[in-house]
Amino acid sequence: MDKPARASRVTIRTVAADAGVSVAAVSKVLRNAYGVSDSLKQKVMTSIDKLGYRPSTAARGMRGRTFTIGVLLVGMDNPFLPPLVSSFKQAMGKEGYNTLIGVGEARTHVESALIDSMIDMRIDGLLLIAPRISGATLDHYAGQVPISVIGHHENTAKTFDTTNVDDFSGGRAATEALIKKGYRDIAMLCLKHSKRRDGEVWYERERGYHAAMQEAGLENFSRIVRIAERPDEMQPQLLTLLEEPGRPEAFFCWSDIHGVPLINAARMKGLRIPGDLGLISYDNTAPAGLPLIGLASIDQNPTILGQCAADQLLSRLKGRAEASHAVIEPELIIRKSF
Amino acid sequence: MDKPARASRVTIRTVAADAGVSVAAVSKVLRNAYGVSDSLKQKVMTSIDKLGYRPSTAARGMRGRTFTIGVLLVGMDNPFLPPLVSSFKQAMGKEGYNTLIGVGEARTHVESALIDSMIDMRIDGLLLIAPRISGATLDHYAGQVPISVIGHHENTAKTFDTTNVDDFSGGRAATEALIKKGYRDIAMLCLKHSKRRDGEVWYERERGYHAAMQEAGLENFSRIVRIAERPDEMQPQLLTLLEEPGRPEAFFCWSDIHGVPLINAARMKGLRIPGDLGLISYDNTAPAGLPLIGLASIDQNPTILGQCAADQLLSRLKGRAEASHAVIEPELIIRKSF
DNA sequence: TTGAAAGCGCTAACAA
DNA sequence: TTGTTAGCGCTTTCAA
Repeated sequence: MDKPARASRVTIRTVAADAGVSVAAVSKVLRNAYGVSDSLKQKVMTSIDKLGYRPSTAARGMRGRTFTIGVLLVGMDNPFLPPLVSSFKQAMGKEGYNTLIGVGEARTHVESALIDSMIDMRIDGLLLIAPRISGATLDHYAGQVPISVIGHHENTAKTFDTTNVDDFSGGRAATEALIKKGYRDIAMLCLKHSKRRDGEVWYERERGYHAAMQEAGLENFSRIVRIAERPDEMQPQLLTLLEEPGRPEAFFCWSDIHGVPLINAARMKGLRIPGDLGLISYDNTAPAGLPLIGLASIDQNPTILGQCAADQLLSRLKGRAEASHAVIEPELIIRKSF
Repeated sequence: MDKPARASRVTIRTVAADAGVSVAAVSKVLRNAYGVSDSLKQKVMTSIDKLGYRPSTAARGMRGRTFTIGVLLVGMDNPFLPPLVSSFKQAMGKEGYNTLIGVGEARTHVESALIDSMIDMRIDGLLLIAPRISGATLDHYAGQVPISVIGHHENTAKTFDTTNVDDFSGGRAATEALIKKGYRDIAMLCLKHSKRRDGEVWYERERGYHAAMQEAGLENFSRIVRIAERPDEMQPQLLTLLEEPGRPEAFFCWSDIHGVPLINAARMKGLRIPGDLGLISYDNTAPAGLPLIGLASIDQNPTILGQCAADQLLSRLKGRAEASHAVIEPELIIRKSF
């Protein structure tokens, strides 16, 4: 008169009882473990279906895998992210992993708290996209869970994997394309940064820009203009920039985040693009591709990025120990903005 | 020689030992439970800080709260979502709740699987944004976890809460604004739907459109054009639409998802907007606000939506049992597209 | 006010 | 091949 009292939740025990086997047997079937007869498997499967049983991730997390992967985003605003996350999700889903997303608000301590919290719920792996936290901190987390990082060049890391676009090459290609068109006074538009440089994607792009300028003997024209990222701060800065007397003939923008508002502001001021101003940007997000915008941009191939990161995580989960660092070639999508 | 062997993980036991108290005492301090002396609390807090202890969410999930809330999105692509999720996150964060996001890929069974999986990890509450699953299914889930739904009008639901923009009013306001400008032959652009209608936001907007047309004696002009949502299918359909002989003088678009590509396509065809064509859309996302686009659009006030939903969930978690259905007024953002 | 102890639902030795 | 059982780290009665 005590056992059948709480018929409420279907647990592994309910299934075992229904199938007339032990809980261990059910657990084994669940995990596809070695050494289960087909008949046992059949019985258990039937009961599972009949009872609508689903293992508790929380309980699983206490002993084994949760079959859940966490993804940490800087923010949700960047239209570059959706296709990346989508391809990652799909690849992980094929192998039976769920994907849960946390948003770091571009603040270091929010990011860390989120990673902690994901580890606390015993996720099996972690994908970090453009994290703000440093390599040393990443090492710390990598000791607790397999990690793959996108958007932070750290190809000497030993404890975690990275997938990146060759941003040096991307920055150079964009700049070279502008030079080839005849522009000489080419500036780069980049974000205002607080401290770190090494490994940042924008820093690699800066290096690529400088390299191209130097190779063309244009180092005297080299300059980087730094613009805020918050829309309300960015707008007036862009306008000031366009009104300056010594305005450059062309801009290479580190991201569509700045590139799209810039081409907008410039056209609204009556500048012909190309003609009065040449523009190439980075990320090739949807707005850049809108016909009315028509902004040439470096494509990072987000689908491949997501796929690669998923492969890295999956092979880590299968036991790989040595680090893997994948690099993908970017591609300039030509549009009539330069 | 067995106890101190695994010094690896800091658990509640480690803390208890360090503070010289029982595990129960630590647990009580953790949960701010009733009946703990200040001195005990102090000791425990000191040890927690010293050891850098964090409770395991997985273990917590087996008995009590996980202090984690799940958010289910249809997809990540809609730029309408980021501000909404951000304000929700912030409101929940203030009360000590973590927010984890799942993406449903706009497919019913993916959505259900995701909800199941979130429930399996014992999240404390669930925010569903524009879910594809039906009210009956929602009732089922609402029995297991507090649920708040945004973007699905279901104001008679008893088991879960809803927060919505008054989409009928929004659809009517947009249509009325077009009528007031002198347009008479006004069509509505909506998405292709598979089956369900009731409760869908677009259906409410359709009703608002029809109401405004009828009130103005224009019901003979009323018609709804249905366009696919996938970019590659959408584009040719929009072009065909604009080339039709009997093309309407103006469109009310159910969403910027269609509105932004439409104003692009129209301008690229050489149509003056306004002049040859009037356009009002819905969601007021970033692209609509770009000067080069300049698309008038109904603002849903995503920040307030997120805040409201958070309040609902929080009060549910504090014990509220009867359903709450919040409605927010939309606002037409006027731009020179009509 | 504090602590001992019984689980929560699962996994993984180990035994049968 | 199958089952028994000892935990995983926490919460929560119930006693002290």
